Amino acid sequence: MVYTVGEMAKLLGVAASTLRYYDKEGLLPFVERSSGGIRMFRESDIEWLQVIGCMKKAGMSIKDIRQYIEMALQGDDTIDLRLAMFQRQQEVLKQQMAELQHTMEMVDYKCWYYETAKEAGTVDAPQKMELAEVPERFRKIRQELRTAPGTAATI
Amino acid sequence: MVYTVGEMAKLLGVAASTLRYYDKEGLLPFVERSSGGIRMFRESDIEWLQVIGCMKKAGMSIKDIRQYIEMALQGDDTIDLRLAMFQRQQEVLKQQMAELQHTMEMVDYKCWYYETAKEAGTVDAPQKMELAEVPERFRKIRQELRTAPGTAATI
DNA sequence: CTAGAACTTGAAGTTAACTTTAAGTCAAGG
DNA sequence: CCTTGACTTAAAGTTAACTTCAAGTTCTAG
Repeated sequence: MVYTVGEMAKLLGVAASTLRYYDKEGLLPFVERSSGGIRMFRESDIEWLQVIGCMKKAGMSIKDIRQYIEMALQGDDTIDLRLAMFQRQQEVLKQQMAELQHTMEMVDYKCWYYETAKEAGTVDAPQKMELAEVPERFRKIRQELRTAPGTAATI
Repeated sequence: MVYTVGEMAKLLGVAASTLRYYDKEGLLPFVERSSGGIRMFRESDIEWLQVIGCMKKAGMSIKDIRQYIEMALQGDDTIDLRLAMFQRQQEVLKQQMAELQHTMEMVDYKCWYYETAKEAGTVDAPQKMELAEVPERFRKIRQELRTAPGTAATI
């Protein structure tokens, strides 16, 4: 089974223009063409496309992804480089995860803040509340919000 | 203690031009000016700026953040709206977290893939390995990678 | 009082990742 | 054979979030 660019785009849930753009940027050197020049995606190309999608989600640029594709096409000599690339990406994702956790804590705090404000009818309720009255799990983030990053919360 | 735009930028670890840009976009209506027109950030503005930073990390646009700031300045009448905004953001972050987890699994699989390839000296080792030989925790993601999204892994 | 560093503004430039447009080509059904 | 919808390319347009530039102003130290 082969697919045209429009069919593959539909299958993956992206725009056909996106796949053409990726091709132009050298991300799809493995896609073959018909005698008339039409792209013919093979079933096995889906894995490539999924990996590209994954790398994009991980925050990699088109340029970086192209490097990976080029390495992969070079064959087994580049296994070490590719391993290093994904290991590095693993670290990046860990970092992203930690940041996302932190952002979540901040938003959780803000939800508590406005729930408390809603009950009292004024933001003064949470805003002027003593730290000791604030639920324990929000104290750290509250202190942090009120000072510059890297500043000691208590002086 | 008050800060100029350059001082505050340094404190927060961003470019001064970024703070000026945010001001121009209506994100900093609370910042006062000296008689000569120079921005004077107060200690308490840090909390605003931290919240803006948090909302940006959560993936909100400048426009959306401005809406929040405008609501906050309107006072207690908008508490419900602001609560709803952060609750919605909570959902968005949960979604982001799930996606990030999934991306991580994919990268973990690729690390295993290239570690296995490295040991064997060829990507054929992991690529052609029977599913039963693949470590259990990678089987699902491997199947998924090899098929279009939303497609049943087994037919 | 003055030099110069840091501030001000509006406008233009940058970047990444697409998307759209225009002009033309391919391929499948009737 | 011909129509028609999907394909092709190159080039231009879009968007968000900044950044840089140019010309002028303010503040602070000597």
